[in-house]
Amino acid sequence: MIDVCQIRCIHQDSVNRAIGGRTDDGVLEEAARLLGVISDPTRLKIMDALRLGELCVCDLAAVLGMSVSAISHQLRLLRTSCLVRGRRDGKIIFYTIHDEHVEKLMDMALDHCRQRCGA
Amino acid sequence: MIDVCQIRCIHQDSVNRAIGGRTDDGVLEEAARLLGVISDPTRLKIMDALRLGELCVCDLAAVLGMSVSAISHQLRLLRTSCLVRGRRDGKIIFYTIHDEHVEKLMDMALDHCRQRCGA
DNA sequence: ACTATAATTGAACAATTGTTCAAATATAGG
DNA sequence: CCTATATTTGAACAATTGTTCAATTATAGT
Repeated sequence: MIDVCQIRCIHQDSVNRAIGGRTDDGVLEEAARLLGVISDPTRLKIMDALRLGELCVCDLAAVLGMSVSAISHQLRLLRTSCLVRGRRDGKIIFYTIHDEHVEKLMDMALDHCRQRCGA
Repeated sequence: MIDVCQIRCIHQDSVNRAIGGRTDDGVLEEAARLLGVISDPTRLKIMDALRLGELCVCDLAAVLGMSVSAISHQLRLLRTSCLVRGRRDGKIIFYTIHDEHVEKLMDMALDHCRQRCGA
């Protein structure tokens, strides 16, 4: 029994408007998943490191001071979410930010958290 | 003993460039925390519902079909991260998106996940 | 083929997260 | 003041997540 509160407290018209105009659940869930991928410090540091140019797994491990395995696990997530892309050159795979749209998304997030909160 | 790989595989200059140019750890961790807040389906749905106008906790519970308590818990996170703001009118508190910068950030995330992945 | 190296993968464990349920605030009206 | 209502809060539990360790795949050189 969900405690959706009694009819008297709901602003029915506002609720209807919100229900009518809401974004498809699937899209929102996919977006949440995507944001979840860049909401991890390690992955954000990886993306940040890649902004100045391509790096291999080993380089990233050196930059972040973490194990190659840990980095690789995170890279997989970033790859499958189209946030980074890799190009193979012999034994080595070089990673870069997937596209500038992604870079912009990162910038906006960094911007927001640099602004102080008024209320 | 961390398996930072042997010197031979590191591209030293690239690594130095990345280390020199990297964003402050604190900022990245704060950004990660912020992104974490909007990376949850429930919270994203709350934000989506608020785009068309202010709603109270009770309205949001009705729109999402969830308990008032669950919504309230999530609203707290959204409030303390300056993603939504509330104004009190008597017994009722009406919530809205904090500012248009936040709205833009959401749009970008939704955009990205609507684009298909090439590789 | 055989060896060495770059990178990925799987299982497991610790740590974090989201929801529920019950209880506590805060505001308004009689 | 006492009751009713809107919202918040705390504790607990289930589910998810990130790292480590060990083993595996992929590529290149000899």
